[in-house]
Amino acid sequence: MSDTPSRDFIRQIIQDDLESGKHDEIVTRFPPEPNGYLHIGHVMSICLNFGVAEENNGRTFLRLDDTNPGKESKEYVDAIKRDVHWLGFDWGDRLTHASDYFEQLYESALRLIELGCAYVDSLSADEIRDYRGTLTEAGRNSPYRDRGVEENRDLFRRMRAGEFGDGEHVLRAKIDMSSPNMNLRDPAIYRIRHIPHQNAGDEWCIYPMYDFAHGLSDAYEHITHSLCTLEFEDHRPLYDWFLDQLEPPHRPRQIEFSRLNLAFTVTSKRKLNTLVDEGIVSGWDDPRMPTIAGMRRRGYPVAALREFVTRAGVTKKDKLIEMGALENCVRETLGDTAERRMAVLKPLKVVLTNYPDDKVEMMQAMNHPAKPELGTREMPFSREVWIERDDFMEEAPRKFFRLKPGGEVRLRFAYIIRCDEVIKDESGEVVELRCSYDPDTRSGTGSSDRKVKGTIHWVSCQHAIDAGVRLYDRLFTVANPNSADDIHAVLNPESLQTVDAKLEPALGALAAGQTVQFERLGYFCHDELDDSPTSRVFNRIVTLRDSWARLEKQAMQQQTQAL
RNA sequence: UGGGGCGUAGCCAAGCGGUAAGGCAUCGGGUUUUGAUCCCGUGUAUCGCAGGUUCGAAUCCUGCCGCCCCAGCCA
Repeated sequence: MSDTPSRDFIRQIIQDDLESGKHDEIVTRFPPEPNGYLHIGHVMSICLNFGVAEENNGRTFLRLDDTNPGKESKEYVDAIKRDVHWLGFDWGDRLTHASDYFEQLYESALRLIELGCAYVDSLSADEIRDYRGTLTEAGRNSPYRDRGVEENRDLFRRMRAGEFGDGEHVLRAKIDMSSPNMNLRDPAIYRIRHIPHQNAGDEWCIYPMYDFAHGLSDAYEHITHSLCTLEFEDHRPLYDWFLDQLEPPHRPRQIEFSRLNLAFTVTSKRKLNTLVDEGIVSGWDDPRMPTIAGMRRRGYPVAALREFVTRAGVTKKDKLIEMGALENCVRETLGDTAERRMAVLKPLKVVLTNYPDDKVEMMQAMNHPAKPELGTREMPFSREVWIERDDFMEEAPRKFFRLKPGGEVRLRFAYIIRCDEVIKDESGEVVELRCSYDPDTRSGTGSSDRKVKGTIHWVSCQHAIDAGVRLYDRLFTVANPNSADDIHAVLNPESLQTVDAKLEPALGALAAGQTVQFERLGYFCHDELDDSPTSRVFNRIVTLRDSWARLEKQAMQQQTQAL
């Protein structure tokens, strides 16, 4: 009813900050660690950070949070840039790295030492864990906690100079070993790592930890609102503590929101890695993957992804959103934009016994039923055509209004045909249908307004193009595989099925990467990678809604319940 | 058993002391040469539970319950 759409809590805060004059420009950042590919959860964060800035004429940084060399790589950096860009966002000259600030960060650490707020600890990792205490017991101070400023400074400089091996020392913030918030029990802020860095090369052998680097990087970039997910909520006191000690001229504010989980898929980096490493999928861009690269290759349109995360909303409540919600967004945008074509996925031959052997007619087919401006194309029609195996039933239920023995059906944009004879092989399988066509029912002519209950799609046999079509289904059999201990146990063995399909000739001209609707079947994308001149490959993006399939399923369920 | 969050319909989500928006899904019906689209219609929501304050509570207070996160020299 109201004409002002309600704002989510983050946009409200931002509006308040603008109105109160706290800020006159909004600056945000999207800060992925380049240690993996971006996925559907990141789409949410990207759209939020870039969106909120755009709406307020602000700016957004794409910052690669590369403070942990060894896990990070250029491959991931490139993929991240490609994916964010594909989603339609532009960071201009604001592409940065946490590693761009290593020198400033080092100076800030030195400053912390001088303030008596940080010390070099020489305990081992195991000992530090011991000293930290537990969730219910306070920790104990390290014996090195009271080292003097001079000694700390000297040790830290020598850490940087490479005088020590990995793990020999660590720089820690001096906060409170008995804090109920574990993050405040003297967290490590610098560790020694003699390993090359994807951006900084061999320049450093000490690297800052996330908590130290992140808030300061935000401050350096004049970020006003640092938006992150809920698991960082109890890091906020630490985020603020560093800012309190170091008092940078610009002070960012961290705000947390809940991450977006999609049912029947995983977004945990570890599980995604398993899928790729073990070859369960073909790679990070396998069309079944919830990665941006995967969804792009699957053929999901950008507009659909953006609409989806907008509908999901920004809140602090844990979400597990139905796959159907995403698929529906995909259908909505493709339904408007995709041109229609015909393809037969599981072919069954129909011979029109009363159609001349050598005759070929060109049928006019609309490219979009609701958009005449998209024009028409010609579909060759001849004596032998392929129809969908599922569009014929020898013993059909009453409500099945497709082809059955003695029954009539319209071949879309062509003639009404009647099934006269069913040909089977030795095993009893139906291999061919003998039908007759009614010459007076050609679309747009004669008494073609004669009604039959069903209309099915078809492809002329002698003109058909062969193609491999991949039919995708969800990767997992349970709604929340993210929380499964072993993903192997919940994998859907039928997540990929490949069929040999017959395409109408016009599909031969479809460029790779292009998307069409195969009438009555779904939306399909001409695969960019596996396609070749000799073998054409299409990926099924999503099926059409299918109320017949739903009825069938319901009937099946009622039957099994009755048993 | 410590700390930090979160609980409004199957899934999301508005609501900010005045009597429960909206979307998706579902279920009816209409149109249709895609069983698609489109169009109409459709919800008995103990607002997690129990008390309290108030003329009036999803909104304020108290207690309880449930779920998520935290003990990396990961982010």
